[in-house]
Amino acid sequence: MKNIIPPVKGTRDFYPEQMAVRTWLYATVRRVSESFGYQEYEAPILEALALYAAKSGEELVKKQSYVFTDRGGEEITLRPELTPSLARMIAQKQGELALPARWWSFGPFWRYEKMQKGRSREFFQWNIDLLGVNSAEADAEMVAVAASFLKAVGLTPEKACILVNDRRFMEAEFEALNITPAMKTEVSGLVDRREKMEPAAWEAYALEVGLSPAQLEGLKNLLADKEAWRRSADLVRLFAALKALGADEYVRFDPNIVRGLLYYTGTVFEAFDVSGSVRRAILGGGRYDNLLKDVGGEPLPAVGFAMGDVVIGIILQELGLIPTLATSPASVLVTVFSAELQPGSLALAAELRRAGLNVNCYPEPVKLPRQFKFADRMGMRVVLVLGPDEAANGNITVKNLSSGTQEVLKRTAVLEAVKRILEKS
RNA sequence: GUGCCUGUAGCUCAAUGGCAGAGUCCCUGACUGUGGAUCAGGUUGUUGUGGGUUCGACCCCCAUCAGGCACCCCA
Repeated sequence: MKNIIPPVKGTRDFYPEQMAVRTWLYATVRRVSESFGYQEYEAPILEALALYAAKSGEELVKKQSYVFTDRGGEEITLRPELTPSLARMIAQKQGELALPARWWSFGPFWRYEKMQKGRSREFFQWNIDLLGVNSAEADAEMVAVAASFLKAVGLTPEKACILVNDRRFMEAEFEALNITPAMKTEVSGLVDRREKMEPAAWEAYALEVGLSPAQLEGLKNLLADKEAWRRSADLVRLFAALKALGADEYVRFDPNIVRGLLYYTGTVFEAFDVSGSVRRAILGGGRYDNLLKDVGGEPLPAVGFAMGDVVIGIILQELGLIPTLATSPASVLVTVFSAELQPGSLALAAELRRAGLNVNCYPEPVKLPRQFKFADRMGMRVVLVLGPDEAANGNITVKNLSSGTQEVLKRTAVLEAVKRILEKS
């Protein structure tokens, strides 16, 4: 065991059991995305480093990206996020795409991070975006998709919520406090950090950044004001649309949500697990109206969000919301009684497969208890036995593993009998 | 990059500085053509690694590696 080369730090081996969970998550994401009419797409996993240099944020590009130089001397990165690739794909075909575009994707991403709960270096992320519309209703649809997902995986409004804010609104409020545009980014960072710092330390930091005591007081009042959204026409429209979409029970205004990525220009939102064993966002996103122009396309407004598989996986696991998934894709095992009867078992298995069943035929004539135990461990539901007695009379023994009952049937009746057992689920 | 905690059987974990153990899993049998239950028996270790203290170290000390948690950032 000592000689085994371990997996690369931060990666996960997906054994069949875990792969089944990932596939289930992917299927759920697909169902929710498609229910709103979104189309699946995929981008390259390798991208030029330059694609991210402009807009993703210093931390993400300089410290968290896997970068290497390829044999042609190009600086290549394993993609740390998808949005810049999406922006490029849209920009390249802007003249010929049917807009607005509703696109979604689910695939691997890499970030060189310190390992801790909810964070790995290779993770799988759902991205979903609505491009070509700038309206509160478009933002509301995106939030409603997120709410629809939470509902689909069994996270009720008591267990999870989506916190919403608007950067344009916050900037207007900053302006009302005489916070200069030059200080905007710093103050946003300040807001982003508030939950994580001691109140006294946070206030000291605020004054250090350059806020006057009066501005700090105003900022604290703003961040505490859960009704402040009523002063924003956009947010009022957004919440009205969410109510019409039936997603409002998941959604709350929260002026503390600003998000780190530089390219967000308007609505921003994050979903959290309320019970909170993981103090990280389940998903996060917002409006980014300048990104297409910034990667060299025609200006095109857009809104979207991303969800990593790690945090949601932990939460669903802890809340027992991951369904029991079949271990074996085949629910039927054909046993092999002896070397002489093995061809008969192979033929029986093949016959059932031709009839559309998934069938596992034991690969060697070992003793029956072992084969039954294997069927049990694999979660199979029906075991077929073709032994000397059956062979002599043209019969097959059909055993129902869930009930423990079995019957000896004519071979021609086996298919129907197996189907009946499987249908009973 | 900073701080704290943890490394013992495949897995989960015990063991006042004094013979390294239990549960689980696995294997065998009770049951030679039947799994999941029960019972009996059995296998499983360089105690992360390297030094030191000691008559004696899983235990104490130092170093190192790995993992976890928090900070930073973020899905």
